[in-house]
Amino acid sequence: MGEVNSSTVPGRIPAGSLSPQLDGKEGYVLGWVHEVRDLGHLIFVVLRDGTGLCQVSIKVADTPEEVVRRVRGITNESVVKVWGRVTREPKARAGVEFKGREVEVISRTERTVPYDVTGKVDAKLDTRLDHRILDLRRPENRAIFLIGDTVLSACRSFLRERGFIEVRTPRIIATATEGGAALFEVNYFDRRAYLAQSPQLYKEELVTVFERVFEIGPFFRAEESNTTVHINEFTSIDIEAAFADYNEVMEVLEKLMVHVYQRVIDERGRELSLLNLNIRVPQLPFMRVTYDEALEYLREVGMEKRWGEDLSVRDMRALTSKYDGFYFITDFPTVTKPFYIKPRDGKPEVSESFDLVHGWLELASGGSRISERSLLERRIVDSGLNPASFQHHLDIYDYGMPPHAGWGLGYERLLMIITNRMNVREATLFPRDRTRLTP
RNA sequence: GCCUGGGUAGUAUAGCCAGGUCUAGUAUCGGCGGCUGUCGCCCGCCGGACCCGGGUUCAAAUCCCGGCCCAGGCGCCA
Repeated sequence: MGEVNSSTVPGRIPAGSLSPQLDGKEGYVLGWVHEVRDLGHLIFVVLRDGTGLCQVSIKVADTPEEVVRRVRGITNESVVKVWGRVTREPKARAGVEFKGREVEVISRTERTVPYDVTGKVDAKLDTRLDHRILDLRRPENRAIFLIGDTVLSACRSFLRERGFIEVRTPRIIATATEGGAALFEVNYFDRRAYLAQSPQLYKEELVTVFERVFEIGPFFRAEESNTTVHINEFTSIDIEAAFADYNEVMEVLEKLMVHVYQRVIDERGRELSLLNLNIRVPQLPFMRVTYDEALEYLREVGMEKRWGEDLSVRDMRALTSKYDGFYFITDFPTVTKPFYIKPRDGKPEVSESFDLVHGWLELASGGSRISERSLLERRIVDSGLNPASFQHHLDIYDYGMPPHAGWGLGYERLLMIITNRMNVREATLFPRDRTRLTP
């Protein structure tokens, strides 16, 4: 409380809070030295903290010699505390600045900063990732992950409101969960174990307990991919719902996208404009394109495909000339999908499956699941996997398994799309890829 | 894993095709000095680099071979 007091009692003033309305407020600012402009009798220090940037000005004539010497010795990215007063100042571009009186250097940068935080000189993504913490200090890069914070928060609140329970499943597992993607091996007390590639089987089992569950967490794929959209440790937003089919969970997903965009627009206006983004809430419902329709279009543009083949990146790029923004591709051939996806009753070569696509990029994948043990066992065998290694999972199906459906959504890819980044690594704090294991 | 293009100061680039004039240019950065309103401040001086290994040649940053690494595209995959 006490708006009156806060302007008279000295205390910390967030850099991002400076405005001409705070004219005369005494206190101190704390943060990192973004840059220094020394004009001789007047020194400007641009200071950056968790809330933004502010300009500190120091008049040499009005400042003790010792303090001036300290300011002249400041290096970029040092942490400093400056006492002074917020002052309305028409000569400052922001219309306000912080007149500094006394300066304390809390932590001095002793070496040349290996990366330009102010952005005056470009750096390659690889260099930026080598110095990721410095890179993240750039306001533009911070903004990406502030938006990411809202995305995660929006997903949690949206799903919880709809009765989904947040769960955590193991990252360390004994056997391959899905086949498909390659797994990383870990040594588990002299036994062989693996890092989970998805929560798939666990979340299916958990619908027999909670009916609706979701999980947001890291998963691992040992694929030697070398693209702008694959990383080996990624964050999956997964849901699974009992007594639902793929159409119902598709609806949850598209409504979630609308909710996420709305929350980002509502809460992150500052970050969006910093990134020059003008995003709009997507229109419902998203277009549903069946696999057969996609094939038909590809045939029209001279890219004929055999039915049963998966869609390639080239195919997906071709589809962007007809389908824009978010859309679903549905009803994939059963052979292109993992064993747990449900084949259509009466037409088992087609599966009750879908991908959520934005442009040419796959963001999410889901479907109705098999809920009958004998069929699941048969599909495991058909997929070239050994049913014996799924014994625990299969046994669950003997004790009351409802029909269910779900999906998994790639968080970094979604953030990449929202923030219009060209490389998923830019939407990952510390990306892990084929060659990068540090920092 | 494949194809194409790359690797020059801390960072980003010029130079390479047409080998010598490169003691390797520029910006930023760091150091020093100057400057009263900057906001990519400005001005002067100084500092700092040819990815690694082999080869061709009188001479290699420049040409050739191998390796490592990077970007984009593709594959795998989500």
